[in-house]
Amino acid sequence: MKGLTELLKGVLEGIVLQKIGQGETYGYEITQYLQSIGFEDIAEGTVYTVLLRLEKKELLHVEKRKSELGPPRKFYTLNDSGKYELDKFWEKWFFLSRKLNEIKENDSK
Amino acid sequence: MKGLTELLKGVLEGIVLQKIGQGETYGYEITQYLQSIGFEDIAEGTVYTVLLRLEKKELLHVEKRKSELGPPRKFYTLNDSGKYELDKFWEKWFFLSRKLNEIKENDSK
DNA sequence: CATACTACTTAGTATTACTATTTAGCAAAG
DNA sequence: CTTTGCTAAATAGTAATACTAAGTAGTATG
Repeated sequence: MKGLTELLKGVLEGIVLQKIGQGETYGYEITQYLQSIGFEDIAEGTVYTVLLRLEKKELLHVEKRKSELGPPRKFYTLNDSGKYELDKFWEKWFFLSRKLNEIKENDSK
Repeated sequence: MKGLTELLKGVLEGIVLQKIGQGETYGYEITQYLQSIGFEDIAEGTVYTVLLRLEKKELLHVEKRKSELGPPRKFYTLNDSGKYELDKFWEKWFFLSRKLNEIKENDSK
């Protein structure tokens, strides 16, 4: 899907939070995951900037450990602030989602 | 609803296009409409910048006419490019919406 | 004449995703 | 031993977009 860039703003951060919330993971794996579920146009670099931003906001617990293959990985889990932000994200998303559906429905009347 | 700013990026433009697509309207009315359906935090200035952007992209037909009350209004309708963009917007929105639902569902498994 | 409501504009800022490049560890092929 | 390829992370610079805040103006009401 092309041209999602602007729509992704704000959303991508939520997706990454959600993925981390499902269990310890790291940047490269998150990138692969996004590709696999259909976000083919999201580049690696983009994911890492999101992760660094989330780190800066102190929403993540970080642990750098050696990998069995390749260079060391930074493993992430959500801390309490991260879990809170994730909840907030879904609240906002569902609010917006509901509104947009209403607006669209209004069409056929 | 607070803190929607980042989620609104890309979406607001679509909402405005949709509103114009439902019939000739103008900035102030669009602002009132957004307030009325629950987007209380979207300021007037924001709507006007969206409208000017859409004008610049040549997605709108514009007509400045006198108002019965107050200063003249700029009345907008969608031109063909505008209708096309609106369709594209909904495509992108529903793609994203479906993905997000899938991601969220995955939770309960 | 002052106030309120209508209506639009614009300058400056913050946030965020993208592109492109860089650095680096490890393994297998040649 | 060198090259290639995959894994893994970081970063500088750019573009798009919503926000804040302030301003300009027309009309009506008291």
